[in-house]
Amino acid sequence: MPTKPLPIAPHDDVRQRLMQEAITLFVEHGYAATSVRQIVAAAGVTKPVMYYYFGNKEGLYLEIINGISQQFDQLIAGMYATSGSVRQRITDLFTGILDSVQDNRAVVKLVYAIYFGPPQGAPFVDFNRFFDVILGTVNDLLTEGISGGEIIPCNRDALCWSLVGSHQIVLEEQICRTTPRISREGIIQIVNQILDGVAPRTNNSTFEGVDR
Amino acid sequence: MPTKPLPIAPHDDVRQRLMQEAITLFVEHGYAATSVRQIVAAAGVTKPVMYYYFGNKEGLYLEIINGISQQFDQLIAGMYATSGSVRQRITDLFTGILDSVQDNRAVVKLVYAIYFGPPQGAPFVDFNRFFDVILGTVNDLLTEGISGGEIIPCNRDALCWSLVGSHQIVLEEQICRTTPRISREGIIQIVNQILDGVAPRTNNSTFEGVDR
DNA sequence: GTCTATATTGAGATAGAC
DNA sequence: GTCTATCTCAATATAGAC
Repeated sequence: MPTKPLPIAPHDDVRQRLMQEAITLFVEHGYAATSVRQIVAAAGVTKPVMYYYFGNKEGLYLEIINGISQQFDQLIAGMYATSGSVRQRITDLFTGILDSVQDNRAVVKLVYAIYFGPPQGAPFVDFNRFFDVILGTVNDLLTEGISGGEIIPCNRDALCWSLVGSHQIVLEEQICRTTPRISREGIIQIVNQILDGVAPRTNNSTFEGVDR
Repeated sequence: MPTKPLPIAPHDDVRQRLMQEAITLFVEHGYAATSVRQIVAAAGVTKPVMYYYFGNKEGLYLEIINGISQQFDQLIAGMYATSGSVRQRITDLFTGILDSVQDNRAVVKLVYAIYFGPPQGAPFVDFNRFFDVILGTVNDLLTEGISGGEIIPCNRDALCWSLVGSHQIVLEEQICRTTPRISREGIIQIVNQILDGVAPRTNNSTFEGVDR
């Protein structure tokens, strides 16, 4: 006996389509310069549909932000499983984030635009958290590396900022340039070169480990 | 015998006031979300005054961008005079830019918003040049440092990106946080620590020069 | 849920007096 | 050069039929 189609999530695709097109347009023209007219046209529906699902333009925007926030938390949550040397775990963290950034360029561009840009009339969103999580994680790993002898006693703060800064600039290359001048292999080499500089020295060796 | 007041630059202050208030508002709300109504109100004049001086909103925006571009060129031009070790010259370059950024926070915030953000209906402006000048300068200095023996043969690209990335993240702290967690002393320490890692080694020394 | 049609507001920009 | 008053258009948002 055939059952009726379940009434749950009746037209979830329309919601998704609206959000997807809105992301594209917000990235391209910004929140204020994107009209709901453009959004609904891109999604192939009419204005009242948008207002039906999201209440208003702000509601649509906030739903998008929520989704991004959850995506980020899931990404980071899936990274605490790594084990191995501190150097390896930092490299894994950085390349993991980089891979995710390359797979979600549009969303990441939106995040950067919101982080560095003005509110544009849109509700304020604090993305500092994203950055602070990375900063805190690297700081913890370095502390562990120093106490464990993998890294010599040095200026840990400077080390932390230089690593995170190098990582950030690689991410920024991915989203600001059509052909990034540095990416996955580059950040690995940077991490190695910086950490080689603060690695314990063997007695009579020439400098080893550069450009591994 | 009293002479008439000179007719040159009759009301240049009005122009300047409009541009200054526009910068503040563009930083605060973005180009699209700032109305000329708000701008002229902040400057204490009426709309036709703005249209008289700048033609339209875009014209005002472009004048601001032009001014910023010239400021940057002057800043960089005043930096090629430095001499000394490569390490010193990189430090001078970074701290010089940092000082200027701290003195012009509003303008720099605008630059970052334009660089990372969407056009918002404003004419496109390419600020990649700013960044590329810094990148090129550091790269040249490192090349000189390696050939001169101040820096050991190593991965120069990785070194360049790590230095510039570290510098960038310090700048970003200045404009994104009310109380930056790292600034002038921090970037000096970072440069020293990174360059210590690729400095020629004395024979039987313990590791020297960290955290100087 | 989705549409057509419309209400309402505020935007950029200008005419014309002084 | 600067004002008041006004034009024109596009934006957000909603009413009400289906």
